[in-house]
Amino acid sequence: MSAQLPARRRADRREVILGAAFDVFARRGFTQASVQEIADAAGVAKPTLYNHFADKDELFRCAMTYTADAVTAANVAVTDRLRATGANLEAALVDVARRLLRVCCDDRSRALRRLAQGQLTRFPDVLELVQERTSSRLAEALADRIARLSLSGGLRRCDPAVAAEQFLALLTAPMDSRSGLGTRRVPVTDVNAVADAAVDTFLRAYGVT
Amino acid sequence: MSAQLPARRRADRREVILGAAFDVFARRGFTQASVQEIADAAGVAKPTLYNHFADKDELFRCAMTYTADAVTAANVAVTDRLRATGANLEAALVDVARRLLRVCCDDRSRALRRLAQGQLTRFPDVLELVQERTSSRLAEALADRIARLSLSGGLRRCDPAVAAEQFLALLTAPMDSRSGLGTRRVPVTDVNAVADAAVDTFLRAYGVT
Amino acid sequence: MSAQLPARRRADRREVILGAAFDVFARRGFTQASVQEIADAAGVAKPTLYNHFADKDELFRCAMTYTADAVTAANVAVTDRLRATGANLEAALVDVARRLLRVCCDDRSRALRRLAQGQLTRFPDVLELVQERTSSRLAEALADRIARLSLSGGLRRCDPAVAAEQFLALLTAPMDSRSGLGTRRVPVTDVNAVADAAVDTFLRAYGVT
Amino acid sequence: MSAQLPARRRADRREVILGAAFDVFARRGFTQASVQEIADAAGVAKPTLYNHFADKDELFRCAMTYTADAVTAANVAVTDRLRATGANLEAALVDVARRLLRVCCDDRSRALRRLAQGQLTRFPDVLELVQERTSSRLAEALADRIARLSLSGGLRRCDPAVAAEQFLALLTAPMDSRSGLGTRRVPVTDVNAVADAAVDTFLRAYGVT
DNA sequence: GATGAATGAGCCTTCATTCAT
DNA sequence: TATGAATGAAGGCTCATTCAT
Repeated sequence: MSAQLPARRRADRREVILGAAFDVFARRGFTQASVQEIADAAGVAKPTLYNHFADKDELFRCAMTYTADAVTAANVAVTDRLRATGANLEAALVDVARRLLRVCCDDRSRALRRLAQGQLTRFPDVLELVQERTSSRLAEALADRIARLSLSGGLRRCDPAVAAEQFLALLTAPMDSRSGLGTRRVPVTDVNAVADAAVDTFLRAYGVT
Repeated sequence: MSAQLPARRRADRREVILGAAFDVFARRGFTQASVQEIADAAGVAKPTLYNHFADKDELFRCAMTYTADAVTAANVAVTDRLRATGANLEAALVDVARRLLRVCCDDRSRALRRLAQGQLTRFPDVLELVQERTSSRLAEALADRIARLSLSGGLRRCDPAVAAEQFLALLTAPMDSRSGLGTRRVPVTDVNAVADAAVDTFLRAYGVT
Repeated sequence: MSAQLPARRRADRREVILGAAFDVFARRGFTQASVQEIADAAGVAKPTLYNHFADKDELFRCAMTYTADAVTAANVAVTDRLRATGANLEAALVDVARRLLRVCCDDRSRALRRLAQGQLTRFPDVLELVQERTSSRLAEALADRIARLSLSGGLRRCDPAVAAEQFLALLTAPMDSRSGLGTRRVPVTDVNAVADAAVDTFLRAYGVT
Repeated sequence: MSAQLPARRRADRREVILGAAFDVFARRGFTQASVQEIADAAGVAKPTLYNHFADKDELFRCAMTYTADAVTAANVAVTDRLRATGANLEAALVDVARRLLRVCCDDRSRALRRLAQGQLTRFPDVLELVQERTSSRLAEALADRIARLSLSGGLRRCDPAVAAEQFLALLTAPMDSRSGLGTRRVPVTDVNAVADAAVDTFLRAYGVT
């Protein structure tokens, strides 16, 4: 037990560093972020940081993966709500839509995508990884739900992958443009309006009768 | 006339530098891009470059604006094709959709958005500017066309702004996810499939039976 | 005559540049002074300036020499007033002392000495030249006057060189310390007090009985 | 004790840098002196230097202050010799005069004044500081001694500040002119001659009987 | 294991100087 | 002759990274 405490400590320290690193990267961008600033934000000395991570690149990769996992978990939690639709399909879709908007457009998610995209040339693998864990996984989970709904008669016959793709498109793209890619705060009523409009269009296109 | 030659030369030189600057920024990102590399790419000496632009910052701003203007022009040219729809609305929409995809997803447009987003913290104004000249202007032009079509009975009654927003959403978001934000080449047949699916869904939702 | 005008012009231009150069050097120091700033101050373009002077070094040398000559002229004019002492030696000395203080401590003289001293390592010859034309020449002229006064019984027997040296010392050194080497403005009453004290001490030491 | 070693080391390092910096500044002037050259002279790497001093400016300020303190100490040590005059006032004054000349005119003192004066426009505070710690403090200390001597009957009634000012003037100004502001070596016999002449004149003006 | 101090490399920027007009 | 534009060289400063404690 006394042997596990240091291990715990070490793991904690690592996570603290990762969190601080992501924050600083998000605020400054990869190159602008100085290792010193990250160390300060994490409350450790620079060499300590280098003791946990080989170099700035590895630190970036780990921080991105670490945050991507957190975002993924939130996404999955939302889509799972579609497993039991209940009687009212539209209400269920609106509920999911609103929740997804909240998750996809919060600062952490945005910063994650922004960073991954901005470092595309230096870290092509990170962009892939982030996309895989966020967008792709979400689209697949959603496609699964839509396939079930299509089979059970809640939605018309369709390609579930395309339908899921479009459902997400109707949610995220308008939010991006309204929020200026996250620079402007969007009032909750507008967020809900986007969700409602998306569900409306989706059901007109994919609903039965 | 012999007096205009230097002016021409100077303007040309400036544009050459701007083009080279954007290329290098796109390849390396803002911070990674060294002014020396830009000068080399433009075929001039570093001080020459500083003779045209005060700062690396100003150079960035100008290069972004310069490229944004080019992209804007291409966008406007495409939407203008909706002015004369002709008899077949669906065919016209498909034509525009395919063209928009080609314009929005080419390397220059992508790099523009990526850079603007990546330098959000350092150049907040540039992101706004780019958004304004590309997405916003495009959405407005499209909303204008849709309003006309709605009035003339080609489309059902609707909020043109929302309809335009969604039409663009159905185009760009799926393309982003299929191309991995531009990292994977998407075969033309897939591009067309995205366009067709977008138009199909759009017409199901906004067409008049 | 029409052939002389351009020559005149050219000479004028040269003097304008020299004046501007000295001003800028005085304000910024040799290295800090940019050739561009000098050209601007003179109202000419940089290459024009290089047409008159081979390089920045030559420009400095010429500007210093030019100003040194002006200062020398003023110095000599003052000492000449001792040629005809008149009856009252003390009054004559006080008059000369006050005038010398005004000449030695005006901004141009000060800047000249400051610049020459500051560039001692890069332009050793300029310091020598300036010293020769200002301090040394003044001391010699004064020694001549004192020799005559000594012979004519106005002053006691003494080494005129030493006496002149000390007379000047009693004037300049206190002024330097009171004015903080030219940084603080010294009220006229204080300037006169320094002159009077110098003459008083000088006459106590070198006067007859 | 083992914990103090690093502190010692660090302080030592700092002083080594300050010494090297002053040497290089004295040799080249402020602007001409490259930070690299200073670092080389101090035997450290450039960033080490920037670790101790924020700027080249701060480095300059500190180096000047550091040297000014050393010079001040030497000055004070000399004037203290006037506290116990002994029977022979003239001998004491000659002794002090000769010592002061040695201190005021050694290379370090000269370079200090030259640098402070040369950078007057960029570092006005440094000139003030140097003047305060060297000339002013020396003049005041000397005035104190003279006041005592005046009271005890060794010197006639007089304004001690003016007397001190003049005593120093009679020493430094002639030395400056003879040494060409430090460019020419002055033989010891001449140095002593200046001191003797100064004391002679001073006593003729301020002595009793 | 954690830290203060040190370093080698690199980048932005400026300047004196020279062509081409 | 006078100028706008261009350049080679160099300098201040920062940063990721590594020893010695």
